[in-house]
Amino acid sequence: MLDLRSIREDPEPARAALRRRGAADALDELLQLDGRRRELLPELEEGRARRNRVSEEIAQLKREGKDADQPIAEMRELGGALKEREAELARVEAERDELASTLPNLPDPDAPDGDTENDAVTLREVGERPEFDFEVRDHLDLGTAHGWIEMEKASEASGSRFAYLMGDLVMVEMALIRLVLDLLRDEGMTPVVPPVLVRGGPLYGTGFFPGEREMIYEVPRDELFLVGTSEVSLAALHAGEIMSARDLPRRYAGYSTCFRREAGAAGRDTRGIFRVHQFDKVEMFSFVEPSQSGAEHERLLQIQERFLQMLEIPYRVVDIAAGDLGASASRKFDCEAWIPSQDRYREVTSCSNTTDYQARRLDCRYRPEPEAQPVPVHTLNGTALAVGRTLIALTENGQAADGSVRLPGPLVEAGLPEVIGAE
RNA sequence: GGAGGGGUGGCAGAGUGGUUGAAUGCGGCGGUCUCGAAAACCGUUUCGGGCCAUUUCGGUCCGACGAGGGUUCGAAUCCCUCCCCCUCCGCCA
Repeated sequence: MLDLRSIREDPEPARAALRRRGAADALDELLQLDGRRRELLPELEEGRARRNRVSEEIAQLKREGKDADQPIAEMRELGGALKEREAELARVEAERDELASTLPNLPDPDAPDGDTENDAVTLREVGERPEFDFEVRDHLDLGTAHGWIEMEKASEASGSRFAYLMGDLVMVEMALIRLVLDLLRDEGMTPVVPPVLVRGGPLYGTGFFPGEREMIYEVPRDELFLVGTSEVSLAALHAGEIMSARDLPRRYAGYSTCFRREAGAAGRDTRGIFRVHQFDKVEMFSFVEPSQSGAEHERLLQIQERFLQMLEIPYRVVDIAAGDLGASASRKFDCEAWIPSQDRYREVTSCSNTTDYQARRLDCRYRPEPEAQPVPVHTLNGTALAVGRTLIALTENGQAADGSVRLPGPLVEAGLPEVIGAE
């Protein structure tokens, strides 16, 4: 949700920003509806004020035991007229809110121009890509050979894009989660296992509804939805609250399974566990004061990079183009891991500054000073560990000619063998 | 799943159709008193929206007593639907 009041006063900056995302037309329509509402509202309020006055007169007359038939008759008429006006106002407001809910956040001026993935700007490449003097095998090859990944039975049981993760890879997953939660707790984040079934409210609040409803699994009988990321339930943790300045920043690390329908991705990444309907993830989420969100964004990105470096995964950082941002992000950085079998970098983490966009929709505010008016906070989210894709990066980058996989030091220190999948 | 009770301001807790946006208490903030503090006393203390004013303080009106509808001249108060919480029973990782 955008700040309609400031846009009303000076629409040009917002219009220019939305133009970069191709959403400027909707803004003008929105301003028109807003204008219509502001015409209707004073008339209605005047009527209500009169109703309140006459109502009091009637009460007075009744108390004095006098006859009140005349003002009551007047009120009967007024009541009908008010009801019509109220209905009209409600229609306009519903239309306005519906349209407003579809507008994306304003992109940060520093976000690169462009509309697609290909317009992202590479900020840096980090780590050494491995050299292999043998035929590289992909994660599914390796995983099937060692009994780590079982997809055929999974598709019989659940359909395409599901997998059984088994054996050593499960132990690696557990160690990764423990490792990353330790790291995040040291960074002042509260570990959370959140609900994965939520109502529509949090999905609306985080900007997944109405725009990305196709991506979400529904449980219609109970009017619940399976979250695609714990960002949704973490954001809801402070929905509807007014916090004080000393409550901020609030930082969380949510560990949960994530569910995505992957509608519209038919035919893409169909091999292995790169793009599946269900995966586990640790997600960072911060509530901060508006002036701090830029710094917090850097901070989350830095944590992501540190973890990838710990795991010795070669990666690059890209700055996502304005037209390719999700609805709620004003700026987004992705970390892409080197995937040897594909001979390219692929997304393993993502980190967004959603500024006040989600906070408005969630009604999450704070008081800058003890007695000050509440204002929306800023929220940010970032992947700390996407288990599936990290396992892909680890197995493929760590592979040897015999199909065994060398694990990075921190996992070994966490109790895993140096090499898995050896004869 | 069955039976019952309840949702009012930061908290506690009055209020069952007409100056009740809301008594009272606690907490918070400001002040008086004090060398200082405590106590006492005085004052103040919800959120949203519109209009007016604007350098600043502000003024005024409307809405909100879980949410949405209804009855009524008038609803925190009556009716309906939904949501949430609590107690007991059943089931259960």
